Amino acid sequence: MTSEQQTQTDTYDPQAVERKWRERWEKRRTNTVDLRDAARPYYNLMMFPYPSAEGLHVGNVFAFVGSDIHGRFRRLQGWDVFEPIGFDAFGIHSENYALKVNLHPGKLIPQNITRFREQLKRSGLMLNWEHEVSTTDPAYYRWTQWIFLQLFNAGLAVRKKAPVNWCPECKTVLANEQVIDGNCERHPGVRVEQRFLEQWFFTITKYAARLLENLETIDWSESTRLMQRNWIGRSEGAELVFETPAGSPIPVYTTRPDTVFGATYLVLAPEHPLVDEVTAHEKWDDVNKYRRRAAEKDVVSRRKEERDKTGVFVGSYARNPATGESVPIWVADYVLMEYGTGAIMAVPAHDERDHEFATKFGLEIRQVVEADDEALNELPFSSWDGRLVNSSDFNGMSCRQAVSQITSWLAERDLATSKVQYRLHDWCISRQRYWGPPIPIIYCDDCGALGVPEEDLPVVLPALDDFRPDESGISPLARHESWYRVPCPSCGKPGRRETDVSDTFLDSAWYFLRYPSTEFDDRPFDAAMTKKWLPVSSYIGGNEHAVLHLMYARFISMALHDLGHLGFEEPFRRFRAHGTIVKDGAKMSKSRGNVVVPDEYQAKWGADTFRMYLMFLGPYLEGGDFRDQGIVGIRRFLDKVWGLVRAAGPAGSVVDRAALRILHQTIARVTNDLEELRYNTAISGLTEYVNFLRGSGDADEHASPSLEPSLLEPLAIMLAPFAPHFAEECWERLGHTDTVFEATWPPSDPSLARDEEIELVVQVNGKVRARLRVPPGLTKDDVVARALDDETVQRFLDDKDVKRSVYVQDRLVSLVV
RNA sequence: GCGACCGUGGCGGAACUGGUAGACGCGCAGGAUUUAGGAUCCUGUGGGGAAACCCGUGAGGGUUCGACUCCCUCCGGUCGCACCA
Repeated sequence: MTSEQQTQTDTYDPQAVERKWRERWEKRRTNTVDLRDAARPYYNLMMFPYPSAEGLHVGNVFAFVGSDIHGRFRRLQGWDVFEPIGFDAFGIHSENYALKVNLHPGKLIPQNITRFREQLKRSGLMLNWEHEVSTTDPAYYRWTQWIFLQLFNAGLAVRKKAPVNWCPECKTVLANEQVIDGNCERHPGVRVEQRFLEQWFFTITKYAARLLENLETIDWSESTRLMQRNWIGRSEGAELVFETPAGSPIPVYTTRPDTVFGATYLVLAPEHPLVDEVTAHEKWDDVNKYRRRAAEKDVVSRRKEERDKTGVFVGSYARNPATGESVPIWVADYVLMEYGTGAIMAVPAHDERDHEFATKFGLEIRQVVEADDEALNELPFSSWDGRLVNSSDFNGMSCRQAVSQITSWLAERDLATSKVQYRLHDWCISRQRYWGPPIPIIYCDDCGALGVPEEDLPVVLPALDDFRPDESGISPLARHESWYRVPCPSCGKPGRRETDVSDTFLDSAWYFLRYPSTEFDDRPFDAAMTKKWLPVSSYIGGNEHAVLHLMYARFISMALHDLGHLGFEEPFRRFRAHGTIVKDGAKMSKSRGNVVVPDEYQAKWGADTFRMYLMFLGPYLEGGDFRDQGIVGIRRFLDKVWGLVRAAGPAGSVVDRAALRILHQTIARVTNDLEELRYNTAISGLTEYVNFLRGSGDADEHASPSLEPSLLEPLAIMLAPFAPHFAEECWERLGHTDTVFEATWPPSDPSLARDEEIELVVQVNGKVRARLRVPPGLTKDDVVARALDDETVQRFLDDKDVKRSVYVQDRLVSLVV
């Protein structure tokens, strides 16, 4: 065989290389880690997928690959990396799809999971398949139910009748977060209704303050923390009491107690319990009619065009605690029962909404703040920078001062208390659906609601053919008497199981606790394992889960911590939100028909090229538009590396000083970029290094130069997180028999990386006029002297005196004339 | 409406705490090789100009020796929240 023929047959064949290493990794268990004996545990977590029928799309692959690169990088740095995966397979998503294709989710989900597994394995992820979990596995949801019981026993799971969002299409209750502009998030255009149902709630509001405070202590993407902060929505103010002549006093919450002298009327939410009490007889019909109409709307939001202020006067008055005046009481749906006390004092001069309402119904508008900024003084305005007017003894006082003064003045008569209010609501976990873990509660006429004894867990979801939800608002499980009829665990009399299942977000609020402990079937998470591996070292996922999933997971960890089950409050030490891959400017979705699947790209180019290409597309933390125009560039790059590796010379020759310098500069750059998840620029760094190597040495035009292996080994290692199969093959060809992932990440030596000569820019009056090649470390005087020597510089100085000069070490000198 | 982020060549994108704008890649042009095509390799590639130079980071202003970067106003886009008192 001639050398030319050999060259032709020994080109890079991604499919062959990837098959070889996939098999080898599996056989050698390269991707597993000894959970018990690991010396430097590093828990690298990625958000587990919901196994849809469509399979993984490139957005998923983008997310997983970015996390995988991080895990592989940490492993090369000497950590014992645990990178598990699982499937979040309960929930409305799966159930609705199952109904649509008329196949039981219990049959459908395993099929989907099988496909997901194949796709994930094909993507070259360092996943540890020995610790896979599926939320639909009774061995898993047994512990989901256990967690419910722990919260129930601690009084953190309560049953209350509450207005809930009801989607007539899903035929179930929705969390507030699932209502978008008054419509169901899954059914755009379908109005969400309000229903009053008995529901199970986790009292996450008890944790509002801690959930907020702890945000300062964790290393998370700032955007995610901000969203959580807004979601928790802390505000400071006071609760003021408006007494009524007829009956109970009405407490209101306000952030502006300083404006109480301008409170000219009071508004109650339609659902407010005191409405009946304050309504005058002659207004009874009006008020009830209004309340009935309001109840038909959903709780969360109303469309913009429906935001016209409506309301009705109840026919009675309350006493303004500051002025002593009688102010009319109204009922209006612009006041929400869920926030504050469900009642407000209206200050139409300084609140836009109150002003609109007062104008419409002809109520008094009294200015009590004069803004410092004259331009603001047109009513209504709301400003903290102003002084009180029309406020008796408090006239002239600044708003901020008046807040505390007025609050304590009223407090002396028990008419005010300072109060911190949160926007966060309790978490409704009841779902009147089939495809979820049954809530482990048994009702008994004598004993009430009792938790299922722990030894009876799991409460297995029965395999029903008839699981379709109906109009009744009752779970499909409630149609199956043989399932829900059970004796009371306390007295033994006939009891009845809870027939609602729990929210999918509960399944995913603790899955990361399960991964290290999958081998234990007698406990949810083993104490020693948990201590060793948690909190999670790095969590990477989409910002679409910035509020719900991440908030719930934090809450569950915090609650389990307080109950003595966990040694930490915050489950994720570090969280980074990756960007979103969109297609033609829109999120990929089946309905838009813009879903791109990875399979064909992986088949054509190989997983490694595809991985690298996705990471090269743009900043990992920002995402971008998917297009495939540039993928060939990555392939060309790998071909070049392949050529260099094939042509590698024997070890032991002297390495060029310049090559060594570029190598160490590259190592420093790539290491830095990987730390910060800047994968696109890390790849650029590697490309520049390879371009340099190809131009050095003894190469003629068509052949790669024969290089010292010590210049290529670090390259193979740095490439390994991005293109793992490819890097393994290179590593082997460079004479190694073990996996490249047992190698050590190359250290960068600053003394070797230092430049011998640098380019120094000379500016005259701020414009670049010359570039000098000089050794680094010159003094300012020296540099200025050299700059003045330069011909072009002289021309622009034009014999004028240098008035000032600025020198930035080894970068630039700026002369001002 | 409120909050956050973003706007740089034909395209994706670089530019660390204010210090050489356009790294790296795609595309394109010219050349080499090839019977041809493809592949590969070399060179060039923000705009204007023969050149010296001039102009350029959404628009306008400001701070500075120096601004993609900081400040103000506006325009455009993405995301989150949205009658939260």
